[in-house]
Amino acid sequence: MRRKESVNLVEVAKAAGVSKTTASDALRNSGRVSERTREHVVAVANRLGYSPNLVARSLRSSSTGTIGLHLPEVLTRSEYYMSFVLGVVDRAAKMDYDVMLITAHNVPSRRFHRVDGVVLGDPLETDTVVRGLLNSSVPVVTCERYTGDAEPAAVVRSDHAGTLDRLLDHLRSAGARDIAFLASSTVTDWGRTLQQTYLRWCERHDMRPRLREMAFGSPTAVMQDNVRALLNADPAVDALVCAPDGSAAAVLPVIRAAGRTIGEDLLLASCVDSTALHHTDPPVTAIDLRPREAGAACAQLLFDILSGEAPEGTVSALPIGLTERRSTRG
Amino acid sequence: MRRKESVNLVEVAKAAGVSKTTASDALRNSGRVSERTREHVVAVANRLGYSPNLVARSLRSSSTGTIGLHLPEVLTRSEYYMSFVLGVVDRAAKMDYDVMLITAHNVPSRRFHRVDGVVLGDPLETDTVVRGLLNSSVPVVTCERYTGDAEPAAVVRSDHAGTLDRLLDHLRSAGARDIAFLASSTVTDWGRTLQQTYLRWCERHDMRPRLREMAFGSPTAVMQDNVRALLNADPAVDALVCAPDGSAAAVLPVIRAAGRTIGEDLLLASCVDSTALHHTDPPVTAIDLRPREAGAACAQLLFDILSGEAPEGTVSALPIGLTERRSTRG
DNA sequence: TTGAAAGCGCTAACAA
DNA sequence: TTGTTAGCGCTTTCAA
Repeated sequence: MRRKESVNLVEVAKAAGVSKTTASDALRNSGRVSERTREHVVAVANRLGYSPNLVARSLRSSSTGTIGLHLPEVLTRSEYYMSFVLGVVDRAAKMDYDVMLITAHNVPSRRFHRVDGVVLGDPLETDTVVRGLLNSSVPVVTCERYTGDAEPAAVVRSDHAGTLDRLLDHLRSAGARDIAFLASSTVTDWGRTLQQTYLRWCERHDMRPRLREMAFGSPTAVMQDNVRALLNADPAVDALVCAPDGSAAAVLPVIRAAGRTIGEDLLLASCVDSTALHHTDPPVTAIDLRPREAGAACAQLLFDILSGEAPEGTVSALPIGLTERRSTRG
Repeated sequence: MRRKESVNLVEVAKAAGVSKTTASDALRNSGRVSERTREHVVAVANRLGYSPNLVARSLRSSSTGTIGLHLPEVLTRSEYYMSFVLGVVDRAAKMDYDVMLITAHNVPSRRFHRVDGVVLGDPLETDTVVRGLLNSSVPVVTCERYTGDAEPAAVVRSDHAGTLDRLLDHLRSAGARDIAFLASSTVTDWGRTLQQTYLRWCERHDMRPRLREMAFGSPTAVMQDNVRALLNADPAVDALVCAPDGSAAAVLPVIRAAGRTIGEDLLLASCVDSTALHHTDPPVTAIDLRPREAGAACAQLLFDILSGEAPEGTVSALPIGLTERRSTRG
């Protein structure tokens, strides 16, 4: 469209009376030109309103200054992923990188020339974009392990098993003797780890497991139906741990409708914290996954891989925490 | 790094025994080559694992297949913006476009060569990125008007004034006679419109306005302090409308602590709906801003501007709605 | 310290 | 229907 609206390097060079090489070096501060010419060229460039064509630069230098980011399709509305994205963007901006959101439409077979590397948040085994990216030759960092059979360049992990154990111990010491678990699907490493941890904990403590699994991205009505059914079927249940993001908040009305009092005859906890859980009555105990830090850690690890500072196969640990609130005081 | 790992057009052309133009045309389905050669070239390309270098393509065709997206820095955690982003990404993907998140670090003075156009969600007057983008020569579509003095190519708007009027009327007919307003800053068109609408409505109905303004992105503690102070100072207040995203949910504990019963002696409503407000006790009446549709509408309008189907200066209306819940039954 | 020339991988204009 | 040639705007040799 607007042809020739922007001035290019040659024009700057001409106006400054130097070669295009010198102009390029001056503007990139390569340390090759004298201070005097550098200042001169920069002044001319500013006067002409020059901005470098990053596409041309990418083509020549074969590095794009951009990282890709892909998240599960089904996330719908989730504070966790929003914070995760912000963490990635924030760290990328610090390194002077842009972030491109990658969707299903155009992942090529071998090389994704538009980005220098990719961050995958909670890669689903079933996601074709994830598979495409892992099979392409661009470096990939995942948040949580990929449970399929391709290897990312590096992984950021958290100790979900240990933290859920702590949560279950906490419930037990608050008096719970029959803890139910609203589980997330095993299609992610996170969901799978939580299920296993719950089942093993029950075994160790001689507690009969009461687990209901929900598909990733289930609508709230389904979560509510499950909990309603669960409370009806097993009136002895005196604590409930909710894994899917948003499920703890969503089932509050159902629990109230069942005549239970949260924090007293039914302890409630969530595997994903959110601001909503701060303000409920009572506030709900939750695992703090520190999504913003997770995003930043993934981006940083990707940059370390790209620069060679971190070797392929690096697994980096992200600490997470348990925030106890009134819903589990017992 | 991995030099020569990916095969390029010349190699495909050579292997297929055609010129690189023909190969290019065959792979892009330009309709210039015979069906026979097209199939042959495509087969060879697949066999070699060819994927086109989009950077080179962009440089040559001077269109990037990417749109930019910029949101206010202060959004912190917000379901509204998450949905907005999904709307943009979704529509972009349908048009075979990628979405790049634009942050403060690298907005140039004249031309942002990496994107074909930009969507701005709720542009803040004070945001330097917004100003830079609006002054650059790339087409910009904003969600809500920009209150500064530059003109975007097009705007998507909603009838916030009309909808807030409806909400206030609804409160009045539910018995409210003294409606307070927790306002958002006037730094966005949305915040400004809501304040004006509230004040005019009060005037028309001979009601003394009780307005407290919060800075964009205020922490929940500040919101809570404001409402606590408001309820103390004006015990006659029998309804509260909360503008800032998340504030209605955040002030619930404060209202309870003040001994008020929501939906009975204090009606509560929010100017931004969210899933959290569905599940509170009682559920909270809210304006549904339809963020996902807003994002999609912005992206679509940008594509229409780019293709010339929509003229510069287009203002497109997005319908929004009011969802009445138990918090305002009166 | 600077300049000239080559070329990143592709598409568009011009020929055949 | 196909091939040849010329760049897109930049960075990077290689030479001076």
